[in-house]
Amino acid sequence: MSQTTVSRALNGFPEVSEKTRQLVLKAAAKHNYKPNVRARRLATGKSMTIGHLVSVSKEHEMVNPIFADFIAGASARYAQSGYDLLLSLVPDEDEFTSYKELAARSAVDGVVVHAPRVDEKRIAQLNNLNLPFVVHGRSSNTVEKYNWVDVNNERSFFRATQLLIELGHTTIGLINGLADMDFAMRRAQGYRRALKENNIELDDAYLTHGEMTEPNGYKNALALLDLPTPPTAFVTSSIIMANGIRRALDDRELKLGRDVSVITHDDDLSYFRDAAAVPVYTATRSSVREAGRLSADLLLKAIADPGRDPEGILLDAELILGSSTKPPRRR
Amino acid sequence: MSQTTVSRALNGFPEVSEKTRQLVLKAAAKHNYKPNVRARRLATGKSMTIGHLVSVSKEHEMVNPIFADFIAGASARYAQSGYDLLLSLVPDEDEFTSYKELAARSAVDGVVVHAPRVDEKRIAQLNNLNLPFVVHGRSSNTVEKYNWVDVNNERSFFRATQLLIELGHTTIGLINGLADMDFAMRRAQGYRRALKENNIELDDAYLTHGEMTEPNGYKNALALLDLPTPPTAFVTSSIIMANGIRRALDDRELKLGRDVSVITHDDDLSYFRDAAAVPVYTATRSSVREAGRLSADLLLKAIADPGRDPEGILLDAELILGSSTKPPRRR
DNA sequence: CAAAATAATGGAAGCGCTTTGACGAATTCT
DNA sequence: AGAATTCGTCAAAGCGCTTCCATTATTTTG
Repeated sequence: MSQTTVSRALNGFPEVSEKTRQLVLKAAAKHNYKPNVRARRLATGKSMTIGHLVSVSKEHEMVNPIFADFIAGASARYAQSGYDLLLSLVPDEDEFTSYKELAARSAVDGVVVHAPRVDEKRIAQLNNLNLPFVVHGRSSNTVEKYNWVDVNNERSFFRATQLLIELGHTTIGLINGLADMDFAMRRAQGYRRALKENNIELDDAYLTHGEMTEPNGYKNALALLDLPTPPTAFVTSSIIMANGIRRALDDRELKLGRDVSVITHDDDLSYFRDAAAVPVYTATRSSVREAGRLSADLLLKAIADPGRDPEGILLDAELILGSSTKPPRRR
Repeated sequence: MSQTTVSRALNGFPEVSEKTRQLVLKAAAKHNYKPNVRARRLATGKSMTIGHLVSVSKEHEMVNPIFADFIAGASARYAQSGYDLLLSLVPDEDEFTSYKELAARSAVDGVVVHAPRVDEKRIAQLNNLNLPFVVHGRSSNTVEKYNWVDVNNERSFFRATQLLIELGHTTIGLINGLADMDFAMRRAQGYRRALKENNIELDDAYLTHGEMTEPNGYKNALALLDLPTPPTAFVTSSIIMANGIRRALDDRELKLGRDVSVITHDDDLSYFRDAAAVPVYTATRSSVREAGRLSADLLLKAIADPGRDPEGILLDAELILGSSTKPPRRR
């Protein structure tokens, strides 16, 4: 039997007879034969690999904790379609160099862009490279077309803030992510819009930005709690920061829910899943794992059909009522 | 100029003259030429890729949160040596199938084994496959030789428990990871030894096992706090669980440090870095990122020199004094 | 029933590198 | 000066697949 026939049988081409295919499959199974990926990749010119470039902030050596769950979602899809996942953690200053290098080596068929900024140069750069990509999030100051999967951050934080206002809170702190991150900017927008629509004066002293670590949540919450008029409620961008806020409340002898309300964005991280009947935190919840799945699907489509018009998928975070929100206490 | 010369110049072979090499390098830079990885991999027979297989517990869809930081450490080393990192998240029941498949496709030159169990079949299986590997952790019931990088879990938890005993605690809870994990077993051993050496009666009611999530830390701590004789101190295996314990204390109107002491193992995760002058938690600390670096080094050595004898690297966790430990309160 | 269309298989040419062995040119040795 | 080395370069043969094109066997059609 010729090499050609075997190749065709294994790759499901129609021109091989069913009888022969079964024969080939049986023989392959018997000898535990798997086509050598390297040879196949050279022959086809495809690397059957998706690149994920996760940037590590040089300064803080911080790895975004949501990325593990995002990748868990995406990875399953890649596996189904026979793609491998190439992971590269790069210092954030030379992100683009890394994309360019991957493209030049033609090591990947597509990439995922994590953590886009308000001003995200990578999008234009990738469009120039002609490398299929999908962005997890969006970039407000970018006019180019691109594939993206994002949560409705503005609306979520508007609703969260609105809820606190309806409960009677008027001094509300926002413990947000880094200011140049697109999601953080949108969340701040939603927060501001809610205050504005309710005629609450905006005071940027109540709005903090920083990397979404537990210590930052703690530190920033503490700073706000020590203001002359401390907030009676917080909105925050991550359940990890919410843990920091809780610690700050503890330090000031305040009780979560009773003394101070908190609404957090909840990415439904697998090791922080707030799945109790009454969740600990009132939260705007959106599964980052699901976002990973959708991003993978979108990217695979873009790779399969290069002529395809870029598409955006907007997920709506649910507002989940937990026990961390109450009307403000009279002082 | 011939292809041969170019290839040699780029790959640093000695038989090409320095003058020619510079010429080649200049030309390559000018045209942004990078050798096609697929062709090179086929020609050399090496995939220049390290596989990380992270198992996702089917039941809980849980991704071990330490793996992001571990990989951040390893990734830098791979990059230095020109290796790519292939990440595969697989349902835990078919872990071995995945290794076998990677080997059969010859998609990777080596793999990292995460989260070894007390009884770890993968080690013997990988030895049979003749695929270089390094284990992050160890497997107690395995007699085969293998490369590993681990923390001295037994000793760390012995010291942690000993410290609590010296402070005067006699009822100490252990909120541990899953019982079949090797690290969890060793930590329980250290805990037991400390109790025994101090003639404190061992009561397994104070020892809980479970996936290292915040909700599990909460749930298990709460269960112990509701025993007729609640523990006055906890030892726990992860800072994420420690956060759960803190929440449980909060629920029972107990204050961390003052009413109940806690010592946690601290992997120095980038988003939970406890870097205050006086750390929040007294902890046995060992950077998982550093473990990632060392594992990568070891694996790369093993790949470079297949005849090499397997090696083990034992890291010692530091015992860091924080503010979460005090002598027990009189009731 | 011959001609045309269809189905199933195989030969051989790539894919873009690395590496072996051959070969002149420059250098050293007797 | 001629032989023996060393040095730098190149042509060509793989690496193990896929895929184009040719070929033969089989069926359909006028």
